[in-house]
Amino acid sequence: MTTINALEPAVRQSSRSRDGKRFEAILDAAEIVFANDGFNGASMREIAQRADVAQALIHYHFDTKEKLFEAMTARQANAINNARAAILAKLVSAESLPSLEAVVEALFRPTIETGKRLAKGGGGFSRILVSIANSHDPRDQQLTSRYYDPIALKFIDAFILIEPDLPRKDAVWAYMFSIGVGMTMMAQTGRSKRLSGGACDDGDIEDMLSEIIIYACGGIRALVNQKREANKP
Amino acid sequence: MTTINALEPAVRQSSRSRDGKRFEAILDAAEIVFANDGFNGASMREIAQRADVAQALIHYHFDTKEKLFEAMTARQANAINNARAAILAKLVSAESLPSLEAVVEALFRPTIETGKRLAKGGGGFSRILVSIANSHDPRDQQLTSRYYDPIALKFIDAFILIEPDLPRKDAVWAYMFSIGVGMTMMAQTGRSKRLSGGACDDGDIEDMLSEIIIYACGGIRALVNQKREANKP
DNA sequence: GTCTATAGTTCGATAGAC
DNA sequence: GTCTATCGAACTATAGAC
Repeated sequence: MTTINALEPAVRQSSRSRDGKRFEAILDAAEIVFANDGFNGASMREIAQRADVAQALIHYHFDTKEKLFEAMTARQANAINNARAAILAKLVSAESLPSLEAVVEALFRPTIETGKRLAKGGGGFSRILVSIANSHDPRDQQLTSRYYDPIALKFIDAFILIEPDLPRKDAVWAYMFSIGVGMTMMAQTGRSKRLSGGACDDGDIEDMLSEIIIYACGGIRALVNQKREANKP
Repeated sequence: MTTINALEPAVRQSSRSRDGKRFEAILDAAEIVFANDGFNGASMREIAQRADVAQALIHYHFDTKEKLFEAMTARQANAINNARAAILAKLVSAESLPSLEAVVEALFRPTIETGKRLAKGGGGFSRILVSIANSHDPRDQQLTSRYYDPIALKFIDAFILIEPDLPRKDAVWAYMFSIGVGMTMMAQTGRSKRLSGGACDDGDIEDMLSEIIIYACGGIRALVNQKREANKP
């Protein structure tokens, strides 16, 4: 309580109620609209309309479209990655080594579960995730780096813990490729249904997830075996 | 120099030279700009500027932005898929069955080779492909369906030819997941370099391709083995 | 906090001369 | 075919009342 100092700058920012009904409604609306139309295709007008607020209110809370996009991403990415980290920590701290299958499931399940929250015709946020992960835009790459690289490193470590013969370089490839496999599930384009005449439904999460785990673990083990044989003189 | 007749309607359309220097320059420019900024982020102004033509000329040749996007996609997709079909036909018509590795290589190599043509800092068209393949936009899904579904079915057939124990449903999943793995290569975001401290360079096509073939074949064979065991009573 | 109204920009597309 | 010039619509962001 010193008396003299001139400015109290940060106060106005922190006194904004960030947990109001409208605040969350805007984030929810943003998630749906960004998922449907992408960052450039989405408009602040449509987000405001869907959230049932004035467009200016979005700017009051989030300033720019870009910052709104980051706030929406941060909210879901944190939820997803906290869940992933918790499952993974439990797995690697258990008495016996976890199975590769369990780790791969920990990699994907929280993303689908969280993505279901607002899902209308197919997981909202997980579709945004796919476009962020594949983008060349510095905005998106920075989001990936900030919100997803730390947890990625933990999964890479887990791969190596389970398969000590896997060189770190190949563990990184294993991670990248597995994420690629997961994209199939997260994008939910409906293509598998078209190609299979209906047999493969990318809306049936549990069916697809079990197939993905088989495929990804097979892929990772193939990398392990290849290196193992290469080291046999 | 006939004097009287009023209109000569249909001629103007069909006499358009579709192979002129400027016509191709527009498609080349569109490829670069769409790759960098996405469909919604790209502007006709920037494409015109990069092609060094007037904006109106693009509309003269391609009418709308959407049709320009399709024309650009068609040009490269046809080149890629003709190459893929040729390699695949040769493989399956040979005396002995091809290896799974050879088929998977046929799946990916033409995309990278063709993508290299205009590549500046990383494969132009292959990046567009990634966003088309993961999009929910009807425009993109129609392009996938028109230009990529037919060849996809051929590769699925080849999987089954090589692995007769693989049910069609799982062959479709195998295809979808393998395409997902390939996305990692085509997106070229540079993330693997970040996660590996430089060891994994997604710009080194040959290195990445050899790792992808190992991983994808391992994944496909895991699906085969899983079904084989499930059928053993 | 939340609104209405609008400023200022950029975009896709077209008209019309050459 | 190719250009210049421009229209009308849509967008992000802000000003200012309550």
